[in-house]
This record gives sequence, structure tokens and C-alpha cells, in this order.
Amino acid sequence: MSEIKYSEKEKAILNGMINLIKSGANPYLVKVSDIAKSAGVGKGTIYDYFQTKEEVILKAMLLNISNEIDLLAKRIDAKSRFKEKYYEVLSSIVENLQNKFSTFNILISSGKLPEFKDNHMQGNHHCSSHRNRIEAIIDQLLSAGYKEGAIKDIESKAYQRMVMNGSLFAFGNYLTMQKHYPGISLQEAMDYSYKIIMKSLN
Amino acid sequence: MSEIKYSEKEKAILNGMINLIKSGANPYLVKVSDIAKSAGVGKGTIYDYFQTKEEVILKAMLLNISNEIDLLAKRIDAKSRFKEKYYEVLSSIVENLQNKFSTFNILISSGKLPEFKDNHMQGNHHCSSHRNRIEAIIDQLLSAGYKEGAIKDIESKAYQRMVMNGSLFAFGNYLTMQKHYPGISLQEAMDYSYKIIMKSLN
Amino acid sequence: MSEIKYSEKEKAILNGMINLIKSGANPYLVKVSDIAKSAGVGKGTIYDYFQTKEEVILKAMLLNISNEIDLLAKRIDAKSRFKEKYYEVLSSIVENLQNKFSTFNILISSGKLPEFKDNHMQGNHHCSSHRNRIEAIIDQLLSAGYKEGAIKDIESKAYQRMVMNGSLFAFGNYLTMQKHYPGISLQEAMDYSYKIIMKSLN
Amino acid sequence: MSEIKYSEKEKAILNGMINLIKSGANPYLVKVSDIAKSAGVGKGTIYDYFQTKEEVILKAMLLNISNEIDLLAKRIDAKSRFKEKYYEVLSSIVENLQNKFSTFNILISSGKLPEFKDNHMQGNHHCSSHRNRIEAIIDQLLSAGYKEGAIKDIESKAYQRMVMNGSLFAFGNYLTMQKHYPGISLQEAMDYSYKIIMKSLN
DNA sequence: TATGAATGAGTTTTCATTCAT
DNA sequence: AATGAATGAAAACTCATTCAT
Repeated sequence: MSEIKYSEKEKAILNGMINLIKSGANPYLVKVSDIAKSAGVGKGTIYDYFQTKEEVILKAMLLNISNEIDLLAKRIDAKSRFKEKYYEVLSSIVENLQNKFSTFNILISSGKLPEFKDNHMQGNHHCSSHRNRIEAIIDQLLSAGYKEGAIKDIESKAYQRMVMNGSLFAFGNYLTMQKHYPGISLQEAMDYSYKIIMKSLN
Repeated sequence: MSEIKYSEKEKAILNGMINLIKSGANPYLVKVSDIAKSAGVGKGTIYDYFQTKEEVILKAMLLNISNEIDLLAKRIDAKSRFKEKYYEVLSSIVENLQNKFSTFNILISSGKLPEFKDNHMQGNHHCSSHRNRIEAIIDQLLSAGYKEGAIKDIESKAYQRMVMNGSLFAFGNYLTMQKHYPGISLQEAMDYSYKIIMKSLN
Repeated sequence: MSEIKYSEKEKAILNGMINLIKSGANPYLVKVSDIAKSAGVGKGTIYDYFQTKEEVILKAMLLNISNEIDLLAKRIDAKSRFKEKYYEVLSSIVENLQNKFSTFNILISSGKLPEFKDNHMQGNHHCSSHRNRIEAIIDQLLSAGYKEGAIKDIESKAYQRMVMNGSLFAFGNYLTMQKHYPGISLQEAMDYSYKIIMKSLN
Repeated sequence: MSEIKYSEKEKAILNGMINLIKSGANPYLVKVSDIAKSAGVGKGTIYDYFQTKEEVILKAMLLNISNEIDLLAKRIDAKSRFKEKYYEVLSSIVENLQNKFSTFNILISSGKLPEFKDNHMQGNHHCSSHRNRIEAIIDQLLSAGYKEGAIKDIESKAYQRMVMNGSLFAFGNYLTMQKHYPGISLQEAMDYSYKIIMKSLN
């Protein structure tokens, strides 16, 4: 909701950092000069808008996560039926797997952003608010499922959440470990993931 | 399998590093002097046994994972019944959650060890062999389940694996996100995790 | 004498700098942005009127000194008797002690303005002209003393000047080192300073 | 008294800095690399022994002052008669005038060391202890004067101190402002300085 | 063999100066 | 004419690695 508002320049810098991360850079090994180059600004400019390198990195990661979640929420909304919505989430996981700070990676990352040395920042406070949004999305998904009778609302909320998290992760595990799933197509893995929900929640 | 054999001094150094990781240190931010202090050796000694800092870190992580998996395999073997074995895995997850390189974290970490700058190392080769061992453990667990009739072997291998990974992750998600599961005890979460398997594989 | 004339904007900038110095700032550590803020102008404006930061600082110090000396000369002129004039100088010292470029501090600062890196400036030429003015004031003071017979003009000019400088410094030393002069009031210290003159020059 | 004890390496670094100051460098404009070069050590070594550049500079200045005072005390002790002792102080002033942190400059510098940005240091505490030592030297000098009857102990202690400080400064003023004392030899200036004491304290 | 003091390359960070507006 | 955002050269500081002991 009430996300931090950034100036254009701040956004340019943060997006420079985000692009670095998305292109596979390790956030811990990024240099200020890399960020500056990627953002198309001078090194000094970064320090006009942020106190330290760590602040840039943390805020970039937070912003990136926020953007990813927004996008995911929109994609889910665009579909009407529960199964379509669920497969949309799976597609999103496919598309963002290499992105170190994709929704999926946040989902599995135990809700913790990597900690920097002088973590006098609001980092994990925001991070937990992101996690809340992901849970909200999962809860919405579940509601959509009850409404159309795809799943029954007989089990406890906690169990339902665990099932959803588990089935999504199971699919993510397929993606990252394809060699352990020989001969299984993407479509089959998606179906399996959905099947876990169907069986566990009915 | 053919694990690397380390000299006593090498083990001391690697264990120094492992302790650092276990106590929550970020591997990217660990300094050589930290490792030396934690290992109780001089900084120079480390370079008598390893080429670079990265080598120490990577080998330490690999050794740690190997140890963790050994331990887990032993714990599972010590139990006779499928359900006990499964709950033993869950207990292991509880005990190692804060350890950045616990079995659980390897399980979810998309099978990738953090990449260092000059990755001229065999890192991921070994890593994938670790992942193989985890999958082997999961497969053994499944076999134990069929044998005593706890689960049916009617679904495809791939689906079974996805279910196991998913149910384990669902429990891990409970652990890291306890505040999203208000009023749910550890025992209940374990039962829910088990229930996912029962329902999905029967 | 032939003092430099400054435009209004130049004066604003120089006064901004003077205020910084008067409020205790170290001229070496002052930043252009500090000067701009203190002067109430933009940073760029400073470079419309001066070539470098050093030029601003040096000219500000010179202007400040000149102002201080003018003021002191006026205060002395306003008094008619030698003793009153001398005590007026002492009062001036009291009032300006914390000002790093007060008359007193110039008096004792071995006549040298701090040197900046690229001292391609006329700095010390002007500075020495200021020093000349201070000596002229001291000489006038001495003349006033002879005229009314407060002191005798039997000693050499050089000795007389040394006595005046010494007695003034002795008072300044009292001011800066009050804890080494326990129980001595300002009035007593002034009287002691005057006594040095009386005894040394009679 | 209880001066800080420095290791050999610390002394090397501090002496590197002291030499820089003695050779006329401005302490505020000295770079870490200058100190390192002057001390004959690597840049990093400085940070093994001191937290910041400012710490090096401040401690160097403090050490230098301490050394200067030790030297002066020894020189005075080596003379037996009051007049000789006093002239020894004057000689010391002559020899160290260009040294920005000579005893004389401490004497006149209102007891304050230049303040650095983050003055979380014990700087001025030590500085005032140095000032105490200078005052002790002046008091000893005065005692020597009474004992041999060169001066009478009839005036208040405070007045005596003011006279001594004043006469010494008067000589310093001669040295720095020689062009205002045309035709006056060093010997004459010394005699004038002594004469101020004789007349003021008898 | 083991050490940690020493180093300097490689970073982060600052800030005088410029220049588009 | 006035500004302050932007810059990058220069300075402070870090830390992996070496090497004398």
C-alpha cells in the first residue's frame, strides 16, 4: 500500500541496481561504480540521493520485490477462474526464476532480505510487509477457489496456506531441478502442482 | 560418495568457517581474519592450505552440506516407520533453520551455491552431487512409505517427489513465517505437513 | 588604506564566510556549500564572483580583519585619555576572543594567514598591511600616553612596542587560561596588564 | 607525567606526521598517503594502528608538543642562573619559530589545538595538561628568580605569570615581526624582553 | 610449519567546480 | 544573473594476500 515514493533520479538509480540484480549480479559484490554505470549517472550522484551503497542495494531490492508483487497481483486479477489464476502464478514463476528477487524467490527466502553490515535500516520491516502481500495474494487465490467450488473450505486456514505454499514450491523445485525430473514437461509439472492442491484441499 | 579427504589443519579451518556460517554470518561478508579467528589459526596459515578465501568458503559450505546430509541420513535410518522417519526430517528442519546451509536451505535454494567472483572452482559439480543425495533420501523415504503401505505407489515418480518437496517446504514456510500461522503449534504444523503427503499420495 | 571595493553580492558572500569563521568554524574545513548556505546564495553564484573557494576564504579573512581594525581604531578614538584607550583595547579583546580572526588573534598569529594549497594570491601582502595598521594603532596609543605624561618616552621605540605587545598578550593569556589564574577577576587582570606598561615604561 | 606510551610502529607513524608538520605542512591539508610516505610505511599500516587520519594528526601534535616541552625543561635545568635560564627559553623560541607546534606556538595558541570534525577524542584534555606543564615551567623559572634575588616576590602570583607570558610573547612578536623592529638585533630584543621582567617584577 | 604485521590495489565516499536551466 | 543537480578527480579507508621471522 503506502509504498515509499521516490524521485525520478532515485528511481533511475534504483532501477540501475535492479537491472544489475536481474542480469544475475550478486548484490553483495556490486560496486558503486557498477550501479552508477548501470543507472547512467555519476558516482557522486548516488551519494546525493542515498547515504551509503548498502542503502541503495536494500532499497532497490525492496522496490524490485514490490514491483514484482504488483505485477503478479495484476496477472492474477486478469484471469477469472481459479485454475487459470493458479497457472498464471506458475507461469510467473517460470518467467522469473533466474531473477534473484522474484516473487518466487521471496516466497521461499524465509522472508529475509540479506543482511548488510550496518543494518540500521527499515529493511526487514518492509520486507515483512511484502511477505504480507504475498500471503494476501495466496488467500485471495484460495477464496477464488472456494467460490467456484474448485476447492472446499473445510480445512483450517493454516493448512490451506501450507498447501498453497507447498504446491507452488513443488513446482519451483521442478524448475530448478529439472534433471531430477527426467521426461517431465513443464505442462505436466504444472498439472502435478495443481493436483497437489486438488487432492490436499478436497 | 568419493568425498574429499582433508588434513586436520584443513578441517580446523573449514570448521572455523562452518561455525561462522552456522552462527548466521553472511558468507559474502566474511573476512579472512574472521575465519582465522574462528578457526584458531593465523591468517597466513589459511593460505598454506587454500589458494584463496573463496576456496575456503566454498569448500566449507560443501563440507557442511555433506555433514548435514550424513547426519540427516543417519537420523532417518534410526527410525523404523515411515511416519517417524518423516517427522525426523521435520525435526531436523526445526533444529537447523537458522543455519544458512542446512539441509532444508539447500533443499530450497534452487540447488545453487552462491557464486563467487572467480568461480574457477568445481563448486556446482559437487553441489549437484549433494542435491542428488537429498533426492536419494527423499526416494528412500518414499520407498519406506510404500513398503509399509502408508502411501500408495500409484502416482508417477516425479509427482511423488514434487509432493515430498512441497510438503517439506510447506512446513519450512510455517517455521519461517510463524506470524502468518497464528495459534498453530509446531506439532500441528508437522501434522499438516504429513497430511499433505497422505492426501496427495493416496 | 586603498581597500578593495566589493559589490553587494560579493559582500554577501564574504560576510557569509565571516559569520562562519566568527561562529568558530575552521577555515580549512569549510565547504563551499557551507559558505553558500551561510551567505544565502546558491553554490554556483559564488563562482560567478570568485575564482576558487580559497579566494573566498582568504578575501573574507582579510575583509574581516580590516573591519575589526577599523572598529578598534574607532573605539580608541572615542576615548580621550590614555588609560581609557588602553582599557578599550582590552575590552575589545574580551569581546572578540572566540573569533579566530579577531584583532587579538591577528596580533598574536605571527602575522601569518593560514596558507592554502595554491597560494597564488596576494594574501600575505595584504596581511602585512593589516599588521602595519595594528602597529600604527599601538604607536598612536603610545603617543597618547606620552602626551598626557602617563608614560615616559625615554625608552627606544622598539622596547615600547614590545612592552605594549607583551602587556596585551599577557591579558589575552589571562582570558584564554582563566583556570591558571584562579580568583582573579577580569578587572584585576586588566589592571595587571596596565601595570606592566606602567612599570616597564616608567 | 603519565604520557601515553606508543609502540615503535606507532611512533614511526607519529614521527612521520611530526616531520611533515615541522617541514611546514599544514596539518589540515596533509593526506594519509603523505603521512605514510613520510613515515616510510604503507597506507594500510596507518589504519592498523589508528582509527582515522584525524587521530594520527591529533596524536602527532600532542606527542610533538610533549617532546618540545620535555626538551625545553631540560634546557632550562641545564642552566643554573635565572637570567641564563630565561635566555635559554628565548633561544628555544628562536630555534622553533617556524615549527607550527613549538612550545612558543602552544604558549600563544590560547591553549587550543585545532579542532577536527569528529572530535570524539581526548584532544583538549591532554592539551590542557600540556599547558599545565608550560605554566609549571614558568613558575619554576619565577622561583629560580626569587631565590637568587633577581626578582622580588612581592607581586601576586597571577601578576607574575602575566608578566612572564607577556615578556616571552613580546620577544616572539619581535621575531615574527622583525620588519617592524628595524635595526634591532636579536640580542637587543632578548635584552628588552628581560628588561620587561626586571622592571615589572621589581 | 605457523604467524600476523605490512602492504597497496581496489573500494567507498567527499566535495570543488561546472553548466543546463 | 542565479541556481543547485550532476560530475569525477581525489581522498579516505578496507582487506585479501604476502613474506620475514
